[in-house]
Amino acid sequence: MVSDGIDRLGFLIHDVQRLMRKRFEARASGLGLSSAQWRLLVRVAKEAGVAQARLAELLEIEPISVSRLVDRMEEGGWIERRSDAADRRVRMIFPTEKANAAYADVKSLAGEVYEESLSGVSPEDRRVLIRALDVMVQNLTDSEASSLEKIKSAEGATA
Amino acid sequence: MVSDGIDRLGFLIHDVQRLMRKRFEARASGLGLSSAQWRLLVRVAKEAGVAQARLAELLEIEPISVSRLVDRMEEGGWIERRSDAADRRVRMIFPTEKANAAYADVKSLAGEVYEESLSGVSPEDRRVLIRALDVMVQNLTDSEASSLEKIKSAEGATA
DNA sequence: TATATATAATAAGCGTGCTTACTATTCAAG
DNA sequence: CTTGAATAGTAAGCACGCTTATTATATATA
Repeated sequence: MVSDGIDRLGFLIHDVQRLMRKRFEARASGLGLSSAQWRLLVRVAKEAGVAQARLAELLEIEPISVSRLVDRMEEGGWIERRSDAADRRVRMIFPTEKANAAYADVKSLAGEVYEESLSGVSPEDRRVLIRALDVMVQNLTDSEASSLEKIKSAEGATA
Repeated sequence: MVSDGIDRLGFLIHDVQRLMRKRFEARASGLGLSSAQWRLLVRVAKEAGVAQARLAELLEIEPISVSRLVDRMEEGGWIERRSDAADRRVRMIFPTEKANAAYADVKSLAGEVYEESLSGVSPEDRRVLIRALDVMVQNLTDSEASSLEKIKSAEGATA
């Protein structure tokens, strides 16, 4: 009965995340990028000039975490803070040339790590895996926001 | 666009891990246990008197991380350090009564979080998910160990 | 206008992981 | 016994997440 291993779910997710991050960082260390920095870089590369508050939303981390991450990345020459003339509270984040140059490398490194980790997993199982993880993120995000019981009756809300 | 989403694998794993940890910690905060502490507690509950170095192996974290984790848990009254008369370098770790009492609660909390996160995922897909994660841990551990060629004493299966 | 609220970013400080370097102890040669 | 290597644990300091509180600016309202 324990053969389904659901009771190990937390350990498994934790281990996979840690091992993937570790391996990625080992590969990307030559570039001087951590995985947190690379995640932020991807967003900035796709949306130059994005505000820090928006980055916090996209990355689903707290604004203060973005602030200190951006500190280190600015120091490392990966991104640039510029003031928004229209709203002086805002710092717009731009990738540097160095960042744009590293973007492709970093994406390919990630692809390698994904492929290695999925070695021996069939295409069908990969699809199931991704779908299950998507559902989990949804489940865990949903009731976090509402903090009350589910029952949204499907398409009810804004989405 | 037949995007299977493999390119999002790292983001997904990262998000699921973070959200599960967050939710678990929200539930277990009443007990005063973080998820790292609960992981250690499970090991100590199953193997009272275990040495810190062995815990580092089991949890796959560095000895220094165990050291500071144990510091805080000892302070919180969860575990007890005792010297090993046979080898005075060793500190044996024992669970306190408080820890043993909390063990069942904590396991049930984890089960709740697992169940919530898997809501809407079929039993078959759950099996595929667990199997895929197992393979990923194996893949990511293997070549790491091959380059370091270590870790092979009394491996898993003990659970 | 004046006041109140909301938002963007940051500061301070903690938990948990890491690397590097250290002490204390054990064990293996010599 | 003495020297030296290996092992167990810890200290210091960093990265990255968090909570809570503060500052500066923008916006809504009396």
